[in-house]
Amino acid sequence: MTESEFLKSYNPKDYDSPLCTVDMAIFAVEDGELKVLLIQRDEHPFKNRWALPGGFCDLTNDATLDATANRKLFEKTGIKSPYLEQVETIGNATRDPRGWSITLLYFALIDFETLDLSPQTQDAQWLALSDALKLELAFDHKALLQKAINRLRNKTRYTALPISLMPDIFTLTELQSMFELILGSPLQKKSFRRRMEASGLLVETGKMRPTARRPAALYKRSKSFEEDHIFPGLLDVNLETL
Amino acid sequence: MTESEFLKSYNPKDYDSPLCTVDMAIFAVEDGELKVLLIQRDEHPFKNRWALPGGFCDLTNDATLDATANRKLFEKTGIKSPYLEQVETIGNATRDPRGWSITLLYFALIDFETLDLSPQTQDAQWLALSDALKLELAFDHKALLQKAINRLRNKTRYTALPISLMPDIFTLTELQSMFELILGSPLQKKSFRRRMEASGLLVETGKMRPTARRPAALYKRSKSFEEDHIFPGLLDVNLETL
DNA sequence: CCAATAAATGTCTTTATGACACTTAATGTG
DNA sequence: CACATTAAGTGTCATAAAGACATTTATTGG
Repeated sequence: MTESEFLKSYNPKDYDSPLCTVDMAIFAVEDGELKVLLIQRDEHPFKNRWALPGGFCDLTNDATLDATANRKLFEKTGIKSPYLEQVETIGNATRDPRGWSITLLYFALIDFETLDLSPQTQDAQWLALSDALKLELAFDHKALLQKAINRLRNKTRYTALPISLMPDIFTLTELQSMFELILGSPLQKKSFRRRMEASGLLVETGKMRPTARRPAALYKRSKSFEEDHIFPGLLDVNLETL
Repeated sequence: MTESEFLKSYNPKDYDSPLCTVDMAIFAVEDGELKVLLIQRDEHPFKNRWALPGGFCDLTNDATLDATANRKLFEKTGIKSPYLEQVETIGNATRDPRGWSITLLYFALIDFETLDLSPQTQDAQWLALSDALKLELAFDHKALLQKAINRLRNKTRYTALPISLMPDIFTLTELQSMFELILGSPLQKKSFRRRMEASGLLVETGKMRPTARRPAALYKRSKSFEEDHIFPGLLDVNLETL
């Protein structure tokens, strides 16, 4: 049998394949709180439970897994190019009552400012992360959410990732607050500013944000900015707060 | 419709699911070389090409994805509890001529010593990593192998992972050689020993390896040993060598 | 006994973060 | 209109861990 004959006679349906889904933890910051987008399921199983947004891979329309993730993200938030990262793939016989199922867990970071009137409908809500973790979520989504936030927090300790959550222009103090908010732990101002300075990821715009007190210098991402920039050292965090 | 009625009427076969496979990069060290296990495909597609060992998830026998990976590993090497880590999941419409396919990439580390007469059959061979990377592998396995080795090398810079590749008893010089061999770059002896000492992951056995010169102290893994121990700092490597 | 060699250690430098006091630039209020 | 208040921003020393490299130690073969 030649390869082309083999392929002609081959039917994927002959094989048992697991259900394959993509689930996403979409994070944004609003009102000084880290929030995550949850949707309320309107179908069985786990009807009416809150869940991470996600869905089946659409084999005819999605060319790649990342495309599936990006499509889901766009459907839920209207945002096209956020930070998107694959966290882990979980698959077993028990997580979905419909049978053996696999899910690809992604997390996304979006800047809340660019999200004009996000979907605060009945079945899609931005919840404070702390509240979301208290809910009984559908499937194993609570564990997935925990994995995603752990990844985000870890990366916040040694990369520049949280800069993705900022608007185009911001002050260093605002940026530090973003880091602190994700880590749930205060940071040393001097250390923080030193490492940002040394990274070359930011440039001063020359403009100032007028505040009630001393005005703050405004920064933007430099041309060399990349979320995955790795700093030489880890930031200290108060582990009790995590 | 209640949830149980829904589940009764539900048939997973009604949905399009991608082909779902597990592929593994299994690393071991022999003769001072980092080697990877490859198998020669005896089926279409890519018949006769070298490939990473792997296969379909067996939904009836594997309870979890990790079980699939462990089963494949045992089938190929006879080893039951190696170091095993999920690297990434790759899925797209083009990587397999049979259609949309997903693969879960794992890498495994095994101690060559415990592998008595490994499968050096016609269709399964331990190849030096450098040679393996020169071959045209089946599917996108060359890229997968590259991702796996990148992960291994990265982790070798900030964790104790390579200790998994050592036999039960070894000298610090032998361990350093293992690190250097994976990184492809020499390390500072003093820095290396300091960080091993500080980690508390190893204990002296009190015995010595008699060599042609000054005998070397023999160490073993301590009770607190864990592959994922994270050192405070990164090891320097000569990036040109990677 | 000594040269050669690999194991093991001493020690100074370098890099990056932590801690924290201090200075600077704005505001509003007595 | 000085001045207390406050947030922005800097100076400086301490600490931690790695890099560089010289030195000492233990062994063997000649």
